[in-house]
Amino acid sequence: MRINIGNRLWLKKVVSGMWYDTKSSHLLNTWRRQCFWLVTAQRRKGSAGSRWQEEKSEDGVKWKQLEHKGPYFAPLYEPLPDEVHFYYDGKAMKLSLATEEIATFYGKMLDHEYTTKEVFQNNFFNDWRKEMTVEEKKIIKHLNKCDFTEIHKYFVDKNEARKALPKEEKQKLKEEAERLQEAFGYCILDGHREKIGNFKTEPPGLFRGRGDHPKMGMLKKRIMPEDVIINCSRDSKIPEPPPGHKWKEVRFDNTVTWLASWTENIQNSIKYIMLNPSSKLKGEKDWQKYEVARRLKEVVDKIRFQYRFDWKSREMKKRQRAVALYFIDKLALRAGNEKEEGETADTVGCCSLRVEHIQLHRELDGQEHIVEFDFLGKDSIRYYNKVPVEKPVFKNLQLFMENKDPGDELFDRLTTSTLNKHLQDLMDGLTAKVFRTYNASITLQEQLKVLTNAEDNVAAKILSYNRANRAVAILCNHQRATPKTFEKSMQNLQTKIDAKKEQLAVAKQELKRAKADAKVRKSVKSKSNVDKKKKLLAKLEEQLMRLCTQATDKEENKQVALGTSKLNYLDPRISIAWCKKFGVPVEKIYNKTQREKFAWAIDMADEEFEF
DNA sequence: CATGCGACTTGCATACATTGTG
DNA sequence: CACAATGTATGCAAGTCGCATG
Repeated sequence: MRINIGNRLWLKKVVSGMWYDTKSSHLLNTWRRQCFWLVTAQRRKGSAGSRWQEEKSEDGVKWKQLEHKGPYFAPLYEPLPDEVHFYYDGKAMKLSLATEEIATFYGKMLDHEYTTKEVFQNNFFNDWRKEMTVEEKKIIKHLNKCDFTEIHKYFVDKNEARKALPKEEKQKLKEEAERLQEAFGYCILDGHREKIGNFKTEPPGLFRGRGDHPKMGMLKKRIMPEDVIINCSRDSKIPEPPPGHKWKEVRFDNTVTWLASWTENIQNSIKYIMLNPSSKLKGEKDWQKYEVARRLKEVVDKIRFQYRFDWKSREMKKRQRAVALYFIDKLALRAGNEKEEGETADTVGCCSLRVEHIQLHRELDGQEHIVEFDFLGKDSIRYYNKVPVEKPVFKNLQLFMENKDPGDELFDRLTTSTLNKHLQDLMDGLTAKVFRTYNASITLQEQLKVLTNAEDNVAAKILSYNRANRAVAILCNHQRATPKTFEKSMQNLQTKIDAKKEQLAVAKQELKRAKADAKVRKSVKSKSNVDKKKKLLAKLEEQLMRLCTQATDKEENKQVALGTSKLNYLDPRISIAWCKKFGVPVEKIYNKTQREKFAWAIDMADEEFEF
């Protein structure tokens, strides 16, 4: 392993209080392995940003020691009480345990929109019948003759009862959860106790895909210890499977970071138990990600020049690649891998765009060369955007669309794999998603510069921060459903604003009167009264302003989700530096979990940090 | 080179906890 | 102090990307 840490970092091992020579790679390795989160790394004044990268680490080793308790398994099914019935064709029917369990999955979801969808119903019924006994199968032939309402009611009631539990009972449940967290929620990694991200297996239930998923409603089977692969160190205490059970396999693979895995039966994909983002392993990876993005900053101009050049290439392949890269760069589109048809919802990213997803307008609303995008991206979130593009891009798009059907691929000579190979040639470690990280982070930095007012109070600065954050979220198309309470809380705010305006009007009147009074009487008392009224007026005006900005903020944030960009795309050091520079407490920007996740950045960044 | 698999990151929804307010 | 509003944690689906395989 080679770490290029430059001469700008001091490392301080806090435990012992010793200072380490940063040039010693042995100590660096020790440092990296054992005390990452206890180390403060600071930059010397006047240098241009800290940086360290590693070459492919020696044979991909991720840890030396790993010990844990294995996953916590979802609780077993509890049969329904005798008085809760399932009816088929109007007649009460006692179901076998397995059949009943699956019936409860459906019953629980009855008031969800999902259950009205035909695909969901068919998939569910199909899978349900597979688990029925021969007798049940003979009777239960149509879903529309099944009556789950009693089952549904039972669970609704149960939920209510749980909510209405006395305080002590709730406390007990909480303590039980904490006990579980203590017992299963941590592992020992290279001598340090680290929090695990997800230590429970996923409970059985009905699969709910996003968007128009062809597999919605299918039965997600219960995970048994016999399905689970355990990964730990050879010399650690190997986790005990639950009594009477065996693990599928125990392996000792220190080139991967997961603690346990199993194969899920819907998509046949592997699920993992991994560490919490606060862990050293994840933190370092995160740091590395932003360092790659910062390296892109150094070469992005060259790359932009290059793809503009490639727009004129004789090779169609190259042209497609160059136009796609332009979109990825300019619009922060995702790469867009190929997907197996019929297995997942029909969504696309850049490379998998189809002709039907864009419309070309030579002129629109007084602008030239407009591309209108309309497609479903990740999680079936709609991407809709009208963008003016440079003329060669427009011409190329016309060319790519010639003689194609709406369902044909726009970039038929391009795959994510060839694109990424190309990017790798342009810069070590460069892939399509790095552009998203880079553009998100650089946008935040720029917007913060533009929007922050040093004279503002903390609240106003935070508003500016949120605005900058929002600019990024919009760039990355991070959307959310309008909160259910949105209209109402907006109304409440409006009521407050109206009331404030009323107060303000009254205060103005009073000031006027006081002034008039002071003019006539000229007494000290009446003068001080004027001052008092003036002060009140100013206070009210400020309060009104604050309410109005709050309302704007809320309105603008209606359908924008800030969380994803904050957690995954914005180099936290930008935010930390901003906080330090403008005297905003970090806690106002990052909550406890976020501060844990970004501990590395909090240690590292000073106000001079530049992305 | 197409395809599938494995590992890991990213993403939204919802459940739950805490805080603010009448 | 109850209840709504808001903030945080959890859940798990759905991406990206590298690599093995034929």
